Amino acid sequence: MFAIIGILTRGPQSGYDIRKQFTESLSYFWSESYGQIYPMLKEAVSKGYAEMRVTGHPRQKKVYSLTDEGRAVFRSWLAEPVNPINYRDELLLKVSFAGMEEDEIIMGLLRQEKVELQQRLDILRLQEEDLKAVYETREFPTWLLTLRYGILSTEARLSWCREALQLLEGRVGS
Amino acid sequence: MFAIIGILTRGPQSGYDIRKQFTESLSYFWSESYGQIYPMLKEAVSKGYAEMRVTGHPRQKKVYSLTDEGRAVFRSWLAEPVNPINYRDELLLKVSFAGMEEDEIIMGLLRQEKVELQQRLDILRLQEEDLKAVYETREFPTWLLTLRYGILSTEARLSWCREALQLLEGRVGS
DNA sequence: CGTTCCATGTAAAACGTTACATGATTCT
DNA sequence: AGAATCATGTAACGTTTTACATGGAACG
Repeated sequence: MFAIIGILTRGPQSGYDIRKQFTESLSYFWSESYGQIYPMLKEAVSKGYAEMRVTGHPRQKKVYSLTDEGRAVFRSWLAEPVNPINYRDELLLKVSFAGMEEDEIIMGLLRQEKVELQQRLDILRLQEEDLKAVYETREFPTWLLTLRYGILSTEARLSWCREALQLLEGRVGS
Repeated sequence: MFAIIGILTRGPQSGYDIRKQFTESLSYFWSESYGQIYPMLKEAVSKGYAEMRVTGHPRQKKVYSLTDEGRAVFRSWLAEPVNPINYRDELLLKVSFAGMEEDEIIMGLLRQEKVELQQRLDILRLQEEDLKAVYETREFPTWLLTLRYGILSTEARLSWCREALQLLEGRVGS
């Protein structure tokens, strides 16, 4: 609910637009599907948090915008303490279960993960370069911080993969 | 399902024991509740992956153990590529939505997060010290790697909090 | 003229947590 | 005796994904 209201603070838009924002820029740490977005937009209207207008020529769409009340509940949600993340990491699960006989399997998974993390990191770093040029110090948008988080957390996971592979190689080779 | 089978590879045990392992040692990257565990154990038996025996004196419990077939499906699951983690991070969501007017609110959240991360990190580092003493190089259990991951990823998030706070403080103070 | 993208929605299924019910045993 | 822990389970509830249905507009 608040994720959708949060996106509406960026400006009036349709359910389709909202979905695109989730998949294009928030996907690394949040997602909502159509199955949630459309019913929630209706709910937001019924609670008085948003208004809907049909607009667009010739292609028409339903554009939602926040009411003052919507902005108020958004702000009070922002100030609440965050819920703990519930995080499910299949790779870690497999690593924690594997016995010595499965070392080779785990090493395969780690190598694959390494490749994917490196690719993601390259993309994130490029984005960072682009944005650094645009926003000279001080005048940066807050969401730029989430890009930094993407970089730092991906680097950490990559370091871990390397470290783990080294340890496992040492074990297999002995 | 495979999380439960995975735990059973460590030895025969009851649903209650399994739950304890989730909360005590796997909780940082996985969890299952009773509402999932008990039905899944039944399912595992019906599929031939596990067997159940009633045991224990005087307190009796239902102890589940893997069949050969169960061990086989576990191994083939291990070798499959991991599913991407779907990760929902409310703190990042809030940071990405906040405008300049909300800087103070975000800084409050970041400070709180910092405290919690530092506490967690202290605990993880103590555990690491204890275990380093027990397992001299080479002879380490694989799940020790997950502890390393906990440390590295928590450090990264903590670094990010510090960095973000510095940037925001610079912005507010100007 | 066919494919891709825009656009909205719903129903069913899957997934997961929480709360409750129940009762025995062990610890202080 | 009372509290904590062991132990098993289910029903209700809430959340999330997936698959489907539908159709117009833009692009090549």
